[in-house]
Amino acid sequence: MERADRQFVDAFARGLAILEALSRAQRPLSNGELSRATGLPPSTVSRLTHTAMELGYLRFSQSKRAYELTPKNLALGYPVLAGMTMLDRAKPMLKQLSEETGETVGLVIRDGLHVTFVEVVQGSELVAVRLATGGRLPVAVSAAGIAILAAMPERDRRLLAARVCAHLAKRGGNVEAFKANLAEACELGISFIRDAWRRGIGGIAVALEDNGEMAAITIPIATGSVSEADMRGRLADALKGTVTTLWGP
Amino acid sequence: MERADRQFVDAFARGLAILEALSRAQRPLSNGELSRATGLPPSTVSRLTHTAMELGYLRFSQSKRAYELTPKNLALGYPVLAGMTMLDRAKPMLKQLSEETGETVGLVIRDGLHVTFVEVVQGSELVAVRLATGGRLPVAVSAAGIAILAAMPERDRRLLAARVCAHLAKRGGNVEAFKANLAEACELGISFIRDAWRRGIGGIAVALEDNGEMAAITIPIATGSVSEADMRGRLADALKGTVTTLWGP
DNA sequence: AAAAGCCTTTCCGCAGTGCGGAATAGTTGG
DNA sequence: CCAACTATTCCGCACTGCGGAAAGGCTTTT
Repeated sequence: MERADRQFVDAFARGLAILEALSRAQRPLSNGELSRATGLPPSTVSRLTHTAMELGYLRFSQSKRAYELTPKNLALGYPVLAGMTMLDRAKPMLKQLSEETGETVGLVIRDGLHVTFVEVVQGSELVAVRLATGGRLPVAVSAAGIAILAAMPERDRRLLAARVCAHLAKRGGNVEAFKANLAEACELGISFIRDAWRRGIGGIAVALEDNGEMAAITIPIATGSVSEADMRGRLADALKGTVTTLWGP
Repeated sequence: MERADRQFVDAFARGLAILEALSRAQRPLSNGELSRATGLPPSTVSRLTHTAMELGYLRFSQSKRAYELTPKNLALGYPVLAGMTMLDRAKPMLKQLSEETGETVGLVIRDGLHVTFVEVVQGSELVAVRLATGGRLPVAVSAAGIAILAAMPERDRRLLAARVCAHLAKRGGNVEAFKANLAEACELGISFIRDAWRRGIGGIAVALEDNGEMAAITIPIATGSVSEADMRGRLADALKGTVTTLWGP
């Protein structure tokens, strides 16, 4: 039996799949739940969780009868944050925007076909999903991802957008909506999304650049309580105003 | 050949060792450097880095000719941050303290025999090491770790302190200094450390508790420019004052 | 330009590691 | 106590991961 990629280490990948399943879950997961989430047999899951526990990346919560990721996992993201020079510069802007609008505000970077939150300032308004550093979603359904795409040089944008479309199509997503949102962001310099990722959640975003680093500042929206008019009016004005004032053109 | 722990998956552990070596390094590492850092042969490193790259956790920087962790790694820490309810409550306090002192301020939690930064507000004063979420160091040589220890119920504190001492002794660390620092923190309700972790770096810290969650708020110190008198006087007063005002007794 | 030096990746024979079904152990609820 | 369910351990086995050697790639030196 010829293997396609003999350099790929399945056991390592399986272990990471377990950590990843936990990072995506809204709560700790039992051995059985991890088995179902990853498609691995329960005994395999047990051996891999045992290994991760020995190394300090997982712990078993007796009260919840389930596994959860430990703070040690934060260390794996440390160099990303420590090396991100624009983060300190962006933080005051996040804070001001959150105070001004009452909304949660985040700084987001792209990573392949996904975007990842690197800083979040909680507002007083509720969004249906808990937002924090490390939160992650596909570019295609994220205001921040679309804003970053729109701000790219045209050649790069076409290439990446094609990959995003292919991936989206393969998963049965709405390619036309993505294209329309991207076109709008290219035209306006700001992106708007509603209910594309999850029901009840949308966002607006503007791209930032600093020393070759690209990111987006975004306001996630609870679409149930923030109207499209408010999003495109008050919030967009505040976002663009703050970026212009504190960041520059 | 009987193996001590047949449930432990070496390949998974080796893969994580590579990610961990990168999380500890001050810069991206080449295949050879990873080999030396982990003790694994270069060909093994190459197969494991290849796997992590395929999965999106690593990328190769052509300009630096070295591997670096991607933002996807932040996702593994997401549930820790998202689940930490005291974080939002602590952030305004961090900000105020940083503004008041001009120093960097962090919120730190314990994780086994280490402590991990979960939030950092940069001050204008320079500390020799870049501080960010995910930064990690041993309890024994960290002001925050000692403050958390000191705030524990006595029984728990004795047990954990014994483990810290054993670990410290095994590594040739200064057990007496640790014990003295812990005793002082128990007496004063605030901990002080100088040059224990690294030359030129110290810190002060006070423990916080909220709904059974325990953390510490800490000011890392550049010992070369902040005197012991200043640390124990001005900075300690500001730290305790802010905690009393914004957090409560 | 060619050779030397160094590093990374791929190859591949091999043995022991990781696998997963079955058995055992542990926990909870009735 | 028994039944049901879940997690862990056992263990035969085969194939996966290993690592030294070879090949490939890149930079520096001659």
